[in-house]
Amino acid sequence: MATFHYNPHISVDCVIFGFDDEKINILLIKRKQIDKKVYALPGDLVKKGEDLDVAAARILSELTGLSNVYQEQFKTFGSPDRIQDPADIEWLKSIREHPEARVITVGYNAIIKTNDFEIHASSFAEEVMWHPIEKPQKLAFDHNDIANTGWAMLREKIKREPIVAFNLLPKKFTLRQLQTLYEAIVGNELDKRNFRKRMLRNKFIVPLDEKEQNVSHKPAQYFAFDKEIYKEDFAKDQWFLF
Amino acid sequence: MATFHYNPHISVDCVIFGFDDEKINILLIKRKQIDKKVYALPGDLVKKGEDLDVAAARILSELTGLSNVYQEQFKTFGSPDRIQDPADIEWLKSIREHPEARVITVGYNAIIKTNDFEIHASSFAEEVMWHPIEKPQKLAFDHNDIANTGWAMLREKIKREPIVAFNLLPKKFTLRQLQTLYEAIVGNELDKRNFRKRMLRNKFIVPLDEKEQNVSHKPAQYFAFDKEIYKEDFAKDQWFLF
DNA sequence: CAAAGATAGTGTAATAGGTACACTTACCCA
DNA sequence: TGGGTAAGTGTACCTATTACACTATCTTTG
Repeated sequence: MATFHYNPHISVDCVIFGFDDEKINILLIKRKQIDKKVYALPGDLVKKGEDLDVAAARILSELTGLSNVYQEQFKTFGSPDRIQDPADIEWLKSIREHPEARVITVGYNAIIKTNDFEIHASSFAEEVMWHPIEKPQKLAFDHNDIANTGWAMLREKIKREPIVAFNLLPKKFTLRQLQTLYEAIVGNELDKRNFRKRMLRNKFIVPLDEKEQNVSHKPAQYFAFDKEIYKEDFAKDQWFLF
Repeated sequence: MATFHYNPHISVDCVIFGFDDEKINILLIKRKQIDKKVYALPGDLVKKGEDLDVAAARILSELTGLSNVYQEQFKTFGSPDRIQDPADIEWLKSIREHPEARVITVGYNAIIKTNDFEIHASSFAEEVMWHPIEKPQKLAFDHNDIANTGWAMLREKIKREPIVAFNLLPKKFTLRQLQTLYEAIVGNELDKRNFRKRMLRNKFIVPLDEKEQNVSHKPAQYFAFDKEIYKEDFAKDQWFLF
């Protein structure tokens, strides 16, 4: 692989979370590395003259097939000893022109619905998978640190901007779905009545004239998220959710 | 200046705020550039193999004489067209070995008491000054964007971690001083009685057996900030302040 | 030494939000 | 038609937020 048009010092790592209507997963790749199973975040060098945001989109797409994912930068990792594991060093030698170069990496994160996207391993990714965040998994380099920081900062962001959460639900959703999502994000259970009370105070959650069908219990009402009302309400305000 | 041991692609910019017991200022340098007055944030290239945090401390010290300032990274700026102004390009040619290189810059911020530190211009800084944040000032490169982002993110941080604010006050302080500080941070006036009520709920603000002396009005009581109590209270909690 | 000037310090009533908690309703299925 | 299942609902208590005006204590000055 010709790498001369890459900047050997700057990389991007993508910390992508996926909600599967039940729990939160993180997108990992398994490297093409003989005799070893090494899991890592999708990440690679930035090209010379390439915008960081553009690089994040390109790299995610090249390794995992995901495109049109709105990623946001959350932190840059610049410790000079980020790379220490012999397996990581060996691997860099196999794919990089300057494997010894000191690399700082810019972390990007995003959260999507897993069902809305298909993932395909390509480039140096042998596999791509959604891995549940509650199951620990050792990752290459300092990727555990990057992933944990990315998750913490995404949670902070969702607190400030709940619209991020609504993008993870279907257009019509029940309050149970919304609550399940919030419980997955905060990591603990919430009281149903209080949750409904708080949510229904928000005028941008609008009830529809439609109920669940063919469920073997009292059918739930559907609601929709109204972006316009949300924008007005959130012009300046802040919302505390948990 | 020999620059071969610098990484030509990675720089750090320092967005340092100073509280002078009245208002918030930002630390700027004036470049040594003939016939032009160009103001900028203190910033420079990172050395090869140098940790980013270490670089931020070194660069701040080299240009402004400030040391022992705890800076935190807040965002990385990586647009490939960060440098467009002819005056900036001319200046880079005068000091850099690779003036044309594409540089991404990592923004660091901090807030200190101006009185606790002395500033001295050195290296390529001709002057260093504290500039009131409410007075607009055009800066080099994309430094206005960096400075504004740095201030917004510092305010967010102070909301979450008020300890940052207490570091800006003397060990003994009056509630008026504390309120003045908060008003400088939020940018508007606060109600005295409500402010006192909220603050005094916090057990880590402890009253001292001491009053102001020689003031031509009712003397104010002194308070102190108790770090230990603060740490216990803030182990997990969140505090909303404004 | 008394009055003026200056800032510190205080309380209440009304409203909104947070928390804890248990039963009834509506649908499907056997 | 009765059982299983999740949806949907209300209240009481407590804490926080807001708006708002007067008295207390010190110094200075005439």
